[in-house]
Amino acid sequence: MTPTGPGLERDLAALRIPPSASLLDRVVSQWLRVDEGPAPVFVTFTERGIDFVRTTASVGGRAEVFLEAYRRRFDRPARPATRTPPGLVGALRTGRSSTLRFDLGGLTPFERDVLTAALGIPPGETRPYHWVAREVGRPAAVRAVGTALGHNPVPILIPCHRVTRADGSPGGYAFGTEAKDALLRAEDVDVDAVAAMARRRVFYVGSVTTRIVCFPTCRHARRIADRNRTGFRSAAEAVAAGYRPCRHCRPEATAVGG
DNA sequence: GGGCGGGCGGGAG
DNA sequence: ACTCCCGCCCGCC
Repeated sequence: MTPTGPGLERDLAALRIPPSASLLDRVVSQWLRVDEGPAPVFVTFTERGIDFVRTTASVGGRAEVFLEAYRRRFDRPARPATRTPPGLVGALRTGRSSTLRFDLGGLTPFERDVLTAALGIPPGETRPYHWVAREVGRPAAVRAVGTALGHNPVPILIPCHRVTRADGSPGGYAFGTEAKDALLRAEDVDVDAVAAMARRRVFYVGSVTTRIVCFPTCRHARRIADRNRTGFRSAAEAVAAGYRPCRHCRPEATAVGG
């Protein structure tokens, strides 16, 4: 049998073995609340990494609601944290989580791949669901990407809110479309400009000087002077016009040299 | 421009 | 194992 939960301390006590902090760490998650950044969160973690996140707003600011959601998902209790995972506060402030350790053990390989792809989207930028599908090598699994993101156990930190519909509109979100929209605006994504472009059927932007094509929210696209900016309906259309995909936002698979 | 069917992974029988 | 069925979608009619 595997000792888990509150029974562990009791069992160890019966054996007259004092429970070591590191052993508890391996078995029982710690939880804490962090009020930083546009979306304060409750977080659980073990020594394996962060495994569960909810915005405080989504649980009405109540720790007990968060802990109940945690218990439902993992069938395990959590105890109050005695430390803060390294990098957590900074990640919430900056929107960059690349140094954080996550425990995604309960997920399928596909789900992990999808979350890893989402993790690579910088703050202030967005990518469509079909982009994620292509990044994980399953270009037709677009809707499955949405399903996988919907199961993201660590939202905010793995920024699934940066994955939008093909037209740049926010799309669905576990905490509601409005919350997703607000998160994007808090990161300075110009949601309204993207929507205005979409109305003109422009989903990609290029620079007539560099002849590079980007997603509209790409940090390089944002630097294109208006007089040099041109729009495309598809990446294929841009490529046909002699543009090459931006290496930062990868609006289309670049040919693999061999 | 809204509706509709195709597409896909995962979970419940 | 196989079959449904559902879901943060997409592009066409």
